[in-house]
Amino acid sequence: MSSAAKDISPSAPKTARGARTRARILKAAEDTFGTLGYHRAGISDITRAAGVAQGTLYCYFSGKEEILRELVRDMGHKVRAHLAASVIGARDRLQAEELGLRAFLEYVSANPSLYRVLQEAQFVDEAIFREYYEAFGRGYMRMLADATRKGEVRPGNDEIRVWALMGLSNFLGLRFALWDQDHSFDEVVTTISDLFRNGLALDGKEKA
Amino acid sequence: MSSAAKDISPSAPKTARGARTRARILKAAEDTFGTLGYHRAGISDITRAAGVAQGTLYCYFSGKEEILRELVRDMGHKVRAHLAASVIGARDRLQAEELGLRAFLEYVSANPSLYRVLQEAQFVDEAIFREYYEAFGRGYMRMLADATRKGEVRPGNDEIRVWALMGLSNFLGLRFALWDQDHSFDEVVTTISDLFRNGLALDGKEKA
DNA sequence: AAGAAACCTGATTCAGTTGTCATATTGTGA
DNA sequence: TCACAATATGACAACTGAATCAGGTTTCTT
Repeated sequence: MSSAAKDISPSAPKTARGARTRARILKAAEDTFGTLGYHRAGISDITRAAGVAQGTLYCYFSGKEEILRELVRDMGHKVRAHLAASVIGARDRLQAEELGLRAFLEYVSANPSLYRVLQEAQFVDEAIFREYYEAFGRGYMRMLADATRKGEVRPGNDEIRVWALMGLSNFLGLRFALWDQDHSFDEVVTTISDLFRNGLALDGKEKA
Repeated sequence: MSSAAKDISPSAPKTARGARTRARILKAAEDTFGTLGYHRAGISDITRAAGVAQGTLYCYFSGKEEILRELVRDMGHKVRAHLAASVIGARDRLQAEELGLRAFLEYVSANPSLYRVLQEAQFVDEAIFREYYEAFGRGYMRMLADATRKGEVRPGNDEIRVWALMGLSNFLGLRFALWDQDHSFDEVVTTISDLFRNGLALDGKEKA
């Protein structure tokens, strides 16, 4: 049920009309998955939302799973782009973390469906979920290493740190952007920034 | 499809035999969900693993979802107990964080199925998933507040911090206990401890 | 050992789903 | 305008898996 390179997209659209239809289906799937969840969402829910017939979906996708994969890839590109743009003016790594966290929260808030889809992908196709975070992590590690070299960040095990940071953002996004916005993003960013700058302990910077 | 108090367990077992069977089913469900995932796991897979007939499952549970809920509650109790026991000898909050993180990683490593089930519950019954983390978070916040009062921890927004800390543990558990144990728990704990004690910045403890 | 209560069985039902395919429509280049 | 390739349709065959229930088995009590 999950051999490696099994289902290449039945065929890429060859005209602008086809491309438009494919995109409509993808958007409808995003909304439907976001509302109903992947499993509760049926093919017919997606095609109805897209305003096409059932069969049309199979012109562009081999099935539900391939749509999910496509959406996860999409989320990857979009988040990366959004975060990359957001940290452009940062004077150092710590400020980049602040800008990045805020941008992430904003992205989640603006794209709740896509975020839910990503999380749910963990249980539908774990490989693509891991791929997302491993790719994200690689980029993040490079930035931390650079910042350490520049003396902006304490040396440390960056792989572990990166997973900690991704997890932290993940939960903050879930709680404060997706579930309830009972705290401003400012508040969240300030609190986390303080953690990064000073730690949790009242008396740090001595006994390790 | 999800009215509030819909399905009370059809009936609690009234003899030791019944209790045993119920427990067998629960354990089989944990294993089956852990291996196949909630959706791919069928009732027949669970009952086969438990060595009982299909119908037997319905003597003790109203269906698949109730089993999941039961398992999440289970995970809640077990994790709490394990963590509470692990931090008993801690001299301060920071050491408690170290002990707690290690205990959490050990728990995940020893109970991968239960951990997966908890994560997947997010998409099956979001309420029980939130409940788990909100309950966990409440206890955690109390401890942080105490530690702040004692002067062990910098004052700050503890709700936000707690969600950050839970997210951090969550991802570290996923990556370093569930997926690959390519780093020792010591290494993970040390790295995170350094973050808590000193932050990420090379020069903290001044400009906020 | 009889009777009752609890426990267990598993073939069957049934609501729902996916993916197919023969056919229809659209639009474009010659 | 005609041909034909791409695109779209939607009824339906084939399948899935949850839940049922009429009846059998075990255990306990007296």
